[in-house]
This record gives sequence, structure tokens and C-alpha cells, in this order.
Amino acid sequence: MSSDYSNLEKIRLEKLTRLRKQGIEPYPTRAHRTHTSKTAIHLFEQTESEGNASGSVITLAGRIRSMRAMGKITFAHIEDGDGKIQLFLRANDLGEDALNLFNREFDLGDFIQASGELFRTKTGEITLRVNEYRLLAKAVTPLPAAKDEEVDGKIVRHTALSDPEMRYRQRYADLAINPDVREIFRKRAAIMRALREFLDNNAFLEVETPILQPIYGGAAARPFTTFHNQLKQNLFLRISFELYLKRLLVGNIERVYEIGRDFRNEGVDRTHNPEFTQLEFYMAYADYEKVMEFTEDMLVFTADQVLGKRTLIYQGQEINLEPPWRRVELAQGILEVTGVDIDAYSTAESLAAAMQDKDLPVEPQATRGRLIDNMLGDYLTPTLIQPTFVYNYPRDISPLAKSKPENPSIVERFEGYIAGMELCNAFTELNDPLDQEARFLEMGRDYDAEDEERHPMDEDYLRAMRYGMPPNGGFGMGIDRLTMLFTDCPNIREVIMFPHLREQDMEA
RNA sequence: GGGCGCGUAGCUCAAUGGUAGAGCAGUGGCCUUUUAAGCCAUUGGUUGAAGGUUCGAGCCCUUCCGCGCUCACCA
Repeated sequence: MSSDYSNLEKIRLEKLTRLRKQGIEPYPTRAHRTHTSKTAIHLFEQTESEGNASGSVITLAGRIRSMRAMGKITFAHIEDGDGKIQLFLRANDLGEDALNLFNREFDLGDFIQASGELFRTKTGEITLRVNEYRLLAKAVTPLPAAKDEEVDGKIVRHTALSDPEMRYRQRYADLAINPDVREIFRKRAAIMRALREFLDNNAFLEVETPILQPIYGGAAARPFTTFHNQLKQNLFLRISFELYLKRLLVGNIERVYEIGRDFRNEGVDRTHNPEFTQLEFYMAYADYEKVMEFTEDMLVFTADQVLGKRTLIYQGQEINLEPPWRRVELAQGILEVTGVDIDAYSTAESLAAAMQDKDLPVEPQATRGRLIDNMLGDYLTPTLIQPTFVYNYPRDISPLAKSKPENPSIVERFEGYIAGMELCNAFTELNDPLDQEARFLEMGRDYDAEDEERHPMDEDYLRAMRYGMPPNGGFGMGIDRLTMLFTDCPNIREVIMFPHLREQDMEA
């Protein structure tokens, strides 16, 4: 690799060598700054409004983003965590040698610190008149950015890194030159903060449960497997938190949540990444209707905190999060979009026949629940643009949800949809250990033994439930998808710092 | 996994089967208030990889690698 430098990199390495020869360390151990670009500009505007012409000497630090050398003066912009600010370097202030050194040996992307006084240029830009500068870190590889232009206060980037593969593989470069990308992740952090604040304010306890699990469960998905060498034990990366969190309700923790990573060994597309961030909470003495209201409150709180308003634009569509959200019973919703009344057909065979009557595609060998799920995903989901709760699901695709007292084939479950995307999934949790055991056995029959998606029997979970689990409502939500909504990103990879990509040979 | 598309200079992109180019960046000059600075000159390529067809391949064919879209899969 080291023999593989590009021509541009070789030139920069030569500069680095020349700097060292002059006794300038290109990677000094310590740095110093007194202000960020933002606080410096704020300071200047303040002293200016007080009629104070001369400011005090300040020190800035950041990355060189543009340079305009004009003989005996040079203008440059540096960018720091807060933004950009212009530097003005003049032979009169620095001496010709120092100016020439800057012009000759410094490059776009280098980190520097610069000290001096602020002033306004002829064109009115607040600028640091540099009387001392220092290299903080030499950039050997040029950032893949070109030039920025400021038009009406907006930065227009003329050419920049846009190849998605390179943006994700080299997220560091993407972040370094695309401020919009940094903003997405600031929003993501704000979303997480708001959710935590809301749950903490509602007496929830945040916990962490095992990621490496001897038995996976809580969802229907294929797991990643791994192996503990010393214990000689197969382990699975969790596919949900559900079974562990509900054990905690048995332990008299009434309100509990976890925000963390789930891993599912399945297809990758614009709404699925192999590892993704999930919020799950469980609330004793609540049922799914209470959880619906709680969900509305939580998302409105999050919107208020993060966006400062309760509407957002997603891919050109205005979404209004103001409660109450529309509620559609699953059977009614499917009837409206397909003309098939699932309540009228109690077996997979009769339902499949009814679907064929309507010219709907029917997956062979599918269970009744699976057929219903297919109709939901294919026909109902895409129509659910405004926030909608779809509720009351067939029992056989919901092995951890409690049946409706008056109808054992329907469970108290809802999913929240926004912008045609499934966002969350919740139910009145099953707390009857005998029923739960029967459900595990049913699920085992629905999938053949080869299928890794079969729901394995979790004996310890049943043991916990036999100690007594309070009635409770549970909830799960994909944080990545929520972030997509709040940041208007069409692809989950945009909201994950390092999304999974196929391994690539670095030498290639 | 299937279908469609893409892969050319550091970045963004051109190039009927006939000498691989531009802008920006870089390099060398001129230039003391520029801001996509300007002007002059100039470097830079195993066209993703390997085969094949052809007098001749960035372009056509095959295989492979990677990415994107899409379908399948996915509670």
C-alpha cells in the first residue's frame, strides 16, 4: 500500500519531507485554540456593535478548505466543527518567508491553527488577519472535494464526492466535505436523545441485555451465528430484545426500555441493513391501545425536540404527526385495498381461493397469516402515507401477542406506518405461560426444521413467565427508519455511519 | 439469488470500433482585499479485472469483482 501513492499524494509527501527538514513537525502533539469559527464571528459582531474597532487576538483551528494566493497576500478558508471562517495572510504581517511557506507547502485538507485579530474585508466578510500560524496535521491524501461558492448566503458545491459506494466506504471523507451528511447524524443523535428523555421522564428504566444469546427470539428472522471458543458454545447475535426485556417485568421492573443494535441475517435493501438500531419498551399494566397513545405522544415529543414542529416533508410528501393518528383495523384495511374480507375465510386454503378470485398473487404453501401479511405488505402498506396504526392481527403471525378476549384468532397487536414504511410494531404482550408454550409449539410447526426462521422454544423465558408476568404493552421501533423520515433520506444507508457493503480487496 | 444499469485522471464527467479529453484539484510563473479569484504555461490514465472477436476495443462478446435501481427475501 505504501508504495502505491498517487501522484498527488507523492507531491504532498515531498512537502511533508521539506517541512520536516525545516524543523517543522507536520504532526505536532498539541494544539491550541481560543475560539471556534462560530464563537469568533459572534465575538466580532458583538465588539463591532459596541463600536470597538480593534478586537483581541484569538486563535482558531481547523482544516484548510480553500486557498487563494495573490502574490504578497493569501486568502484561505478553514472549516471547523462549527463552520467556516476566512483567513487573511499578508507578507506585511507574517514576513515573506512565512507567507511563501504557507503557499508552497500547505494544502487543502491540512489542519492548521492560526492566530490574529478579526476584521472585515472590503466585501464585508469577517476574517482573521493572521500574524502567526502553525501546521497541526498534514493531509497526505487530497479530500475529494472541489470548490464551494457562496450564493445568497448558501454554499453551493460545484463538484464533490457523490459516488455512493465511496461515500459509504470512506464515510470519513464524505463527512469531511459534505456538511449535510454531518447534519443527518446530528439529527440522529437528537432523535435518540429525545426518545431517551421522553422515556426517562415517564419512569422507564434503561437497561442493556445480551447481544450474544444462546437462544434467539422475539422476531421471525434468521440470526447471525458465532462460537465461544472457551465455552465451546454456539451463540447467536440477537434479532430482538423482546424476550430479555420481558423477563425484567417478571423481576418487578414495571417500565423498561433498551436502545441498541439488532442483527438479522437477511436481505439488504434501502430499508434493511444487517445491523440496525431498535428501540423496545415494555410497560406494565398497559395494553396496546395505551401504547398507541403513548407512541403518538413520544413521536410528537421527538418531533418537537428535533424538528421544532410536528410536520415534516418526506420525499416530497407532507407528513403530519399531530395526534390522533388514523387507526385502521387490519381486516378492514385489507378489505378496502383488495376487496378480500379475511374475516370470512378461516383457513389458508379458503383465503387463497378468495385471493385468486380477485386476481391477487398467492404464494404457494403459505399459511393464512402469511397470506394476510403479504396482502398487508403489497397493497395496504404503500397507501399508508400519513401516520396510521393498523391493528388486530391474525394470531398465527404474532406468537408473542395476547389474543383478544372475545376472539382467540385475533391478537391485540398494531403496527405504525408512516410514508408507506413500517415504523413500529407493538402489542398487548402475552403473559400466559401455558398459552405461550403452545404458541412456540405452533410456530415450530409452521416452519420446517431446516428453516432457521422457526421460532425456537425458549424454556428459560417460559420459566420466567411462570413466576408471573404483569399484563403489559410492548413496543419496538426502528431508529434508522425514524431517522430516515426526520432527515428525508430515501435510503437507510444514509442514516447509518458505516452501512454494510460487500468486502472489497484494498489492493484491487 | 433473478432482471436492468453503471464502473474512464485525485473529484465530477466527455469520447460513431480508428491518436483517451474537459472542468476543478495539482505543478511552475505573474499578481497586496480575494471568495468557483484572474491570467500564462503545464503534469497526470494498466479506461474495475481477466479472456475473446477484430487490421484496430473505453466502446462488441464471455467470465469475474464492486456499486446502484428493482424483484425475490424480510412480522
